[in-house]
Amino acid sequence: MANGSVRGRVIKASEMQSTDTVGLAKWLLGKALVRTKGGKREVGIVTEVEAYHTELDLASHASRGKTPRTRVLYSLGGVWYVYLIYGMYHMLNLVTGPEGTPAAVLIRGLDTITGPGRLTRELGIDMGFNRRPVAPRTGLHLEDLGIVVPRGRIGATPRIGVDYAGPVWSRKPWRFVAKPPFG
DNA sequence: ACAAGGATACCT
DNA sequence: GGTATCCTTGTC
Repeated sequence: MANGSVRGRVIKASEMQSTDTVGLAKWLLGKALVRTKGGKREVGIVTEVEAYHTELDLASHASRGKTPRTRVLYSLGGVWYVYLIYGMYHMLNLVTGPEGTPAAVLIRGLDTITGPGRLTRELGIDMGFNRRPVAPRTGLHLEDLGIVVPRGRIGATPRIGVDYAGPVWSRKPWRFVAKPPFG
């Protein structure tokens, strides 16, 4: 985990509203996830992400349409989508794209915390963050530290745990991993 | 290899 | 009401 005193430019919601969800997922690599609570600041560099794009994507929760749970995916990019999986682990997603386009990027790993369930547990992220804006005042936001991950250092693989989505969608190479070092 | 945990979506 | 399933992890 990067030192908490490291600071960068606060990333605005307007930077997360492209319809190019896969592009946004790659763009997120190298950005800083910043958790603030009680005056304390924890910073991690995003190293592993997955893109979930539109209702057509059978691996996306939005493939079943708009439900109480998935409603947030349809909102304007720049809010968090958090859900509970296996009764124990919270998954952290960045809602992206314009209003009405259900898309999100799952944050699966940071430079020092690998695993989507571990990172939320260690940073204290739970359902309370669901639908909250990505902004410093909410306690969880993104910053640009100026780290550029070159294309050659981004690995692409199928997404994890989505075999149920059928051959086409489960095999889309929409998981992206940044290879170290990260800045 | 598998149990843990609870919400969710989809049945009857 | 019931129940199969789940974008995972730690321990078996």
